[in-house]
Amino acid sequence: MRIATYNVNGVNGHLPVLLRWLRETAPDIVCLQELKAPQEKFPLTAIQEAGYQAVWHGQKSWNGVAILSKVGEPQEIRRVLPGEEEDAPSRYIEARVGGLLVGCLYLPNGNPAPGPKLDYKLDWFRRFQDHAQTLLAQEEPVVLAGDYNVIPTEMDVYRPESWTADALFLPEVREAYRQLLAQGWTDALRTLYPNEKIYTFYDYFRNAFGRNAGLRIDHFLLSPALRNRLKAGGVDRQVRGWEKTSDHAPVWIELENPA
DNA sequence: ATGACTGGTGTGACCAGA
Repeated sequence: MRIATYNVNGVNGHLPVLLRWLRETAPDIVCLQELKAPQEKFPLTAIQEAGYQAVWHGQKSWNGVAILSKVGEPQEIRRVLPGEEEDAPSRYIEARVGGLLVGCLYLPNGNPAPGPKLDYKLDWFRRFQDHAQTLLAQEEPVVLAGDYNVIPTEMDVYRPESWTADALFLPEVREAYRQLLAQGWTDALRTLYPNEKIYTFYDYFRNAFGRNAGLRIDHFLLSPALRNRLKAGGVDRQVRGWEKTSDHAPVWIELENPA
């Protein structure tokens, strides 16, 4: 089973790219972030025509997350983290699908830092850590996929010294990510490729993609039950080179079917 | 230290992203 995560940066603005990518790579389950569309403007018909069922949590202008599936209807479990109001920014959605519990997240960016946006990021991160701990205790196969807005290590950024004061790379943010992994989660891409530069984001400025000046900020975290089912993974880097594309590239993993 | 791009909103001298 192939699962992918993709920050589309506008599900309607970048719909042709999304549909082409779905057609060419045919993931079974897809987590989308930054829909940038209200609930009623989600392009459900086009998604269905591409062969997917979907649950989504939209919002006007910003944020927005969705889970798509071609292996059965996703059963929505929640659309905000515990402790958040139902009208909180749409940054999390969770569903049972394909024999997995899938959490799709869009963690706050946090810039400019320091300031209220960094505080909000760290608060959100704490709530997410608490929820992740709860999910682990349920001992079912869980995938937490999405845009974490965290550069975990120096290996994950083209020029670390340029990012030391940035909310994606601050020590307390990286520490929060380390704490999350220490609960027992596996960073799937880094586990498959311990020593390689892997980038999932290239900003639109200064020909970042052409210079391979990227960041690794989109991650797949796997619960212990899934660690031994991880077969392969990668970044669909070519998609970042298409016309009218997102600033993120899709990331995917391949899981062995359960015994 | 700043700005370069981009989408969405709305037609801003906008905001926000990473």
